[in-house]
Amino acid sequence: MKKRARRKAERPAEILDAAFEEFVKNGYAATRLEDVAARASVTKGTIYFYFETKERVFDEMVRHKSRALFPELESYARSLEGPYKQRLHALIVFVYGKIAEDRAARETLRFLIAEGSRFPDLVDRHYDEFVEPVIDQFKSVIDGGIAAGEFRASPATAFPEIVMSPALLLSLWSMLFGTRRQIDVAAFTDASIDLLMKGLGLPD
Amino acid sequence: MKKRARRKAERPAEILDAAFEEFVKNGYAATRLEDVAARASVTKGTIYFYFETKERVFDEMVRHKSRALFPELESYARSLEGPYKQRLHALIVFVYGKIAEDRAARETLRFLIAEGSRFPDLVDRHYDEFVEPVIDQFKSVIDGGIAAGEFRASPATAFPEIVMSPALLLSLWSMLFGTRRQIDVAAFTDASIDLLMKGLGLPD
Amino acid sequence: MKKRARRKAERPAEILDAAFEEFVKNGYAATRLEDVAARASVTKGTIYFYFETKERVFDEMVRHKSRALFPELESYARSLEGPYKQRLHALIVFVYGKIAEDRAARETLRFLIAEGSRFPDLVDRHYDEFVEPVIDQFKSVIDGGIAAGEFRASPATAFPEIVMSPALLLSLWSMLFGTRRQIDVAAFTDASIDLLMKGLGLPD
Amino acid sequence: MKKRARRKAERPAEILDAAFEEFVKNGYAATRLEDVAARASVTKGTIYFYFETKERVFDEMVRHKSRALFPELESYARSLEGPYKQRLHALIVFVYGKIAEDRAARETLRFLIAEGSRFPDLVDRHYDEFVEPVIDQFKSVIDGGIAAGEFRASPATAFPEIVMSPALLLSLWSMLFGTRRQIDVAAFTDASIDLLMKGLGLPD
DNA sequence: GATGAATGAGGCTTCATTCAT
DNA sequence: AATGAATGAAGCCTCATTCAT
Repeated sequence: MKKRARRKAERPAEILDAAFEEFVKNGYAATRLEDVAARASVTKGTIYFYFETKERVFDEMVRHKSRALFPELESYARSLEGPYKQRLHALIVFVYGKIAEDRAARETLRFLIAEGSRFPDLVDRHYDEFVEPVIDQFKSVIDGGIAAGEFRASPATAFPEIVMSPALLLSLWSMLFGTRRQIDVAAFTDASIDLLMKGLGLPD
Repeated sequence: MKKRARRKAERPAEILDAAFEEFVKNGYAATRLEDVAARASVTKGTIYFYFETKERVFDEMVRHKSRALFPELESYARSLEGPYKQRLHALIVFVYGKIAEDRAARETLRFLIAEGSRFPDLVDRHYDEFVEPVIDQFKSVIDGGIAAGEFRASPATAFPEIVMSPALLLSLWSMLFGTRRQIDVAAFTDASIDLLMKGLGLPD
Repeated sequence: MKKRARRKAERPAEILDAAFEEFVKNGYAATRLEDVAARASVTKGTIYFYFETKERVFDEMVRHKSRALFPELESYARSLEGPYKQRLHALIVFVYGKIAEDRAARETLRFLIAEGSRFPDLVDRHYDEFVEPVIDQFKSVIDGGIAAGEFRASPATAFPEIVMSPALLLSLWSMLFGTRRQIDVAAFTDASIDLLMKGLGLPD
Repeated sequence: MKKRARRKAERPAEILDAAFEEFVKNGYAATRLEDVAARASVTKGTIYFYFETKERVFDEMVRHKSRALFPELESYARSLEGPYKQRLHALIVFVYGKIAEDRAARETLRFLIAEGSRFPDLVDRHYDEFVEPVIDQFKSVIDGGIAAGEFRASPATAFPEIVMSPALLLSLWSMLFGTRRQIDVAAFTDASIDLLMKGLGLPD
């Protein structure tokens, strides 16, 4: 039986998943590795067998959790066809779905904001791997749309990240005020798309 | 001499200002009251004379720092005149200036995101005092603009907070990536206004 | 009452004295600061109020304990008069008394041997403050004796430290085999002096 | 092939040799069995196959390393002929060579001093196997020399171990101050012999 | 025989909090 | 009011030891 070997191969991921939950619940500093261990059904020592320090657990946990975030972004973007308005619409829906609805994505954002100064490498990495590629895709579609005469060349096209801003608002809102006043994600997304399309588009 | 008395009266504020700097630098958990004391040129014991616990220091520090944020919002909003597009423009400029450029505002936002779950009252209070009033002002201008025929009734008008989203992006961007890639605040604000105006406005 | 202040001034020395006993009993690594604290009738935290780390406790303990070792060496050496044989005799008795009989001196030697590689500064300091000055005094008396025609110029006079060697043997012997076979310190000292005097002296 | 079997037979010695190096480097407590294992190119588990505990590893390592120290002492001593001064001279050279120059001997001495109280059996064993036999040989030669009229009956002859003391000084000196000020072993040995011969000998 | 994943007791260190002065 | 010495709970991390494979 490969029971032992199988367990071993899975241990790190199990620990990182447990760490995610605990860090989400308490933040970096207030999380005890002992609790992470208990949640992963191992002992403290086991964590240190796989990770050097608490910082490393956190760091690798964030990497682990954001690994699956946008693997298909480029292929998805490449698959887009038809009018640029339609492409942009599809891309926004695709990205907003991740940002606003995916729990791991939302909490990763919170981690970056809360602990970014302690983990500058993490911030760099996320900028390079997620922020910049996403912005580049938006930029590419918008520029294409301008070239095709579907969008107007406006000041906003110099800031393609602006397209992301409603998603960011949504994400932060659910973090902070989700329990107080829920925002209807679908309606908000629709509203954002409407606003952005009008804002970027040519006058009718 | 009132010097002594004046100093005494100023102590709490001095402590909270020192606390702000330390909490900004290290986050809630990693900040030592001893360092706060040193920065405020008092001793630990003095802090405990004015504040019951570290949590209270943090809580009151956030209140103290956000007190000055929007005292004039309502009077400013009431003073707005002329076409609604112009009013909205002015309001956006007014609010963006606070959100995106004011250090205390930016760090308060970070505190809420990072420590919000430990300080739910703080979140509630900020929602009631800042988020809701600001959104209400925007809502009021937008609704006025629709009634006046200056804006179209669009899905976005159901989410007046959407007007804030570029400012939020700007604020978070400077938190996270400010050292990596700076965004030109003025140009970004102009671009956002352009986008929002077109997005909300009637077709030409 | 200065009770508190008085205690405070004495605390560090009390802690270092307690540390000496514990480190003697268990060695550096096997000593728990908690036991040091208990012996000093304080708590662990108090030790850290006065000393940064366990290493510092050890380091300062050794300094503290060896401080009183040879304060009078130079004045004693200067006070020596009469024939050089007599001076050397007196100096040997003086130094052997310290090295072989003083518990703090013996244990300091053990600390240097056992933990020297972890505390190179300590070794340096003891070389400069104790070893070299003592050797210099011996060298000065021996050279004086040669000039005065009391001692012969022999190969051994190039190694004045050799005069210390019986004392060293005595010290190590009592460390290691003291419980097994005791050496009569007075008789051994006399024997050493006899040997050294004959060894350094002119043939009768 | 006996390769496998030979390796197996050599494992324990390889482990003890590795242990020697690590214990020398860090002392007993600060040495990790994991590092010993790595140096011996085995895993931790293997060490526990051959030795019950860390203490046993240390204990057997010291025995292993000091085994080869004086196997020929008695036969060498028996082979000595001629005048007793010459015999003593030869014996001193023989023993000093071991004590002062052999690394294993020097480090064993350090182990005994540093960890003796944790390993009293080790101290006993070394006393019985090395210290006493060596002293006995010196005693025998000195007593013979006195009977033969070559040495004078002096207080020092009651302490034959005194003959070892310069070697001890040399050994400790190289442990502690070897990197700071080297002592010329040959010259020091010559000086010691000169001193001892004069000290023990009859007046010319 | 050998491996190395897993355990868990134990020690160093930190720091919010207290309180005698 | 203010001080700062003292406390002690709590958490990170180490590593000797075990044992399933």
